[in-house]
Amino acid sequence: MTHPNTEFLTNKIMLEFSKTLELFGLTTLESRLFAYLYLSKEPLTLDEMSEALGKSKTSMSTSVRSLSELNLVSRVWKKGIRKDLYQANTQLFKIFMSTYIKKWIDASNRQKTSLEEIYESIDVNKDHQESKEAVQNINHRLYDIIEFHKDMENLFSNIKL
Amino acid sequence: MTHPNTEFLTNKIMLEFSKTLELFGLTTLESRLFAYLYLSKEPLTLDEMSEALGKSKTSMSTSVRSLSELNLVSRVWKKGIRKDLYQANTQLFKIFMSTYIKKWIDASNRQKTSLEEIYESIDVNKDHQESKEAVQNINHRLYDIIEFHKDMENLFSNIKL
DNA sequence: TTTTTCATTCAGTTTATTCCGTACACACTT
DNA sequence: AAGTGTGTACGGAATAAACTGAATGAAAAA
Repeated sequence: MTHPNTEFLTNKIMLEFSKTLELFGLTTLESRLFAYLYLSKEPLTLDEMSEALGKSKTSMSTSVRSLSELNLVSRVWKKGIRKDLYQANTQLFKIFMSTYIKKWIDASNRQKTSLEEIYESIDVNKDHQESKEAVQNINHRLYDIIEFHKDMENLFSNIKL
Repeated sequence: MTHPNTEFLTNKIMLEFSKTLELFGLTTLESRLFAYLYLSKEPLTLDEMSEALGKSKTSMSTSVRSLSELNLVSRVWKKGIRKDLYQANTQLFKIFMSTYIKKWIDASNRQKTSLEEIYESIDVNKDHQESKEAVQNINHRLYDIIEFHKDMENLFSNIKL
């Protein structure tokens, strides 16, 4: 990455690509870092990333950790080098989409469960006549919300990559 | 929404439902507001929302505007009432998913175009021998990134609701 | 026309997030 | 065991986002 032309290109691509990555819920820094790692031929050390992105080593450490928890980045060993080396995982599409879809399915499911618990707890007949109608209305809306969650869960579960 | 029991229920549901809505990119306040509107039987005025959510009227005004730009909320007229009235649109699944998917397709497409422009602008042979290899590497990665965007666009385009 | 009732704009304030540098902890070397 | 080269937790500073109240403007009522 020493030659000015490649550096210029890298920056340009990084700028665009990171916009996409932010759609997946990555922070600005995480996105730029991933993009940079992806474009780099060789695995990089924290210091190199820090230098390249002009951010502190601490930032790199936390960001690269987030990225590897998402399975977007892997640690790599090279004999003779003590520093940690990281590289971006390839198979962009598969990795990003599958973690993303998983996130949605999990969320839908968790939310649906909470809402169903509320639904079960409602006793329409418990109350005075005056509020009965209001409770029934809420009950009905809640039912629709739960259906909404089921539909979401279904939709995402049926996506095949 | 005067009875304590219905109010309690509404809050409980709002709390959960808004978590889901945030997944669609709504802010916390927008999410809570939409949830509240959705649960409400009647269309509501800015003052009522303000009172219910404990936030300023200004907040309500801006939030409800965002929501209606997303087609999630509609303005409603009732004769004799001067204040603006808003209600949540039903058909949760259709509206939320379709705007969401559209957002992704648009973004993929826009990004893909930018990246393709960069790709076209690269002349592998332009440079000295020493940087040629580096440029070729970037070129190759860029190609993969573009493919990634195509795949994304495809995936979302093929979702039928 | 004047007054009243709303919604919205704008400037300022508060709150939350991001980020950095110091300090600590761990591991390898000698 | 001591020393050196690493990564990470933590508190505070900088930055960005959310929120508010007073002022403005527009529309209806008197």
